[in-house]
Amino acid sequence: MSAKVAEFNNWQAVHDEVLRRLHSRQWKPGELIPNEVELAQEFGCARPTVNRALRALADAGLLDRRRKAGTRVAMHPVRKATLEIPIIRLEIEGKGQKYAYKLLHTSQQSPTEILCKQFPLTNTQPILYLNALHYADQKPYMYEVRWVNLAALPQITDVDFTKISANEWLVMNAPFTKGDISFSAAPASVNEAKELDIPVGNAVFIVDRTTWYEGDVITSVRQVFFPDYAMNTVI
Amino acid sequence: MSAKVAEFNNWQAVHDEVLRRLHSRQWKPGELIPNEVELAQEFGCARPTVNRALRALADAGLLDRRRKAGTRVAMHPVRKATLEIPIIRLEIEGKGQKYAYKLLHTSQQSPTEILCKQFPLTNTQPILYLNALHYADQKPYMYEVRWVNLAALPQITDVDFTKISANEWLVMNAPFTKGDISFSAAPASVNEAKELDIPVGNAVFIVDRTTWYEGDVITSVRQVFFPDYAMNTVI
DNA sequence: ATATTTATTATGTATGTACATAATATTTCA
DNA sequence: TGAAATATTATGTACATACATAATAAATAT
Repeated sequence: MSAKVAEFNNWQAVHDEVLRRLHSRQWKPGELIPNEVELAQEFGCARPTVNRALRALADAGLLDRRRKAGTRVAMHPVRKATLEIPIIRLEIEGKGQKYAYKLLHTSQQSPTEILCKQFPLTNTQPILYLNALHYADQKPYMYEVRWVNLAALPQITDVDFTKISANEWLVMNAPFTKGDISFSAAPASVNEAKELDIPVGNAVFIVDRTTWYEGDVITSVRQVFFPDYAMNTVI
Repeated sequence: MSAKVAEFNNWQAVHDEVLRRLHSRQWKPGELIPNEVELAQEFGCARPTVNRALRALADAGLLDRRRKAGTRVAMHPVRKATLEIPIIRLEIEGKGQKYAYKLLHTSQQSPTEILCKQFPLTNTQPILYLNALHYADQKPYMYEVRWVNLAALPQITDVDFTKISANEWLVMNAPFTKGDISFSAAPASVNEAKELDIPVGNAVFIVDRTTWYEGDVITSVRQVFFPDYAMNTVI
């Protein structure tokens, strides 16, 4: 068995060698690379082994693959970052800080005309509104304004949200199939400033997130963070 | 062939059924699920087919798997979002706006003591500083302050950054193995406000990003966006 | 009773063969 | 010449069998 055959006799080794060729520009963006049969012969392994390596690179956004059309180097490689919907209590405690939570407001009301236009809601079905504050070491950390679609989660009316945040309950109990997220900056409104105990107009980091289960909207939340917050991730 | 056997005779069908059981809480967070042999018997397919389905769910963050230990439902499912380092020109043109770019400043200097402490740089090797403005429809869109490690990318000194942005050149020419990203909000500083033509102290969205190739730092950039910017993604 | 060694278990992966199928190329027909 | 039909190609996936190996359980030795 030659050194070369031994060298690439597993999908990770094939994966790494292809990646090296991508990074060194041996294969350039947009370029068609050798097909699986050719690569299997070159690497001395089976075609499904090459398939497994190339699929992983395609999943990572570095290759584009289509049946018959072949495998091309991606023009603009995209990368996936891990983004989780954090349980805010664990995020705060993970920073070594003491967590506290206050439910500010809750009510059931018909959704507004605007919401009915934006989401698959009907104004005959009430939705649950919840506003809350999360504290870290007795300082405001994040203020959230949320509504929940009761048609999608009728059992949520049984939950005591003075004891657990909607954020935590939903992460633990409400699976979702899709989440739309938007990150932005804004000056704190009069109300946001009051709740976070900061001057009106201070720059705040905002996360708007809507989660869906199949075609049903589950919940939509606007989270306004205290001014020193930064969200970190890795790609 | 029974309906059941036909029903789950491919990895996607197995994947979807397992996902249904996770979402319906038939299998609860932390719980051990049946092993691959058992599931293969139940679904009437081969063990590698079940393996493929469960691996995909583990990659998605919904299951935790270890040899011998088995497969458990993840306690806190994380989800991956696609985050790309955008070519700003394409992002602006994608919004139907006209792109323009101005290189404000470039120089080669030794890195500061602070940078040498934070990154694997030496103060005998100069780094390339580049500040630039990106415009959309003749309005400032994003102001960026960047440095590039010349030890990692010596060929960059040949590039004319009055004609192409560092952002675009680096995405096209500098592969990376890791990127650290931070999103935050801040009041625009005097300099940032001047370059973006906004009042000092206005809330701006900030992206800080450092990319690495193996152990070498490649570039670090702070991007300050015009106040109406929002970054959207899907999980 | 505890530490060490050995056995077992469950996941990880490779293979060759085979079939499926999306996409492209070529051929045929009008 | 262009449309439709057919052929071809390259990726997608299933399988049975086999082997690899990390992790846990059980057995053995002290």
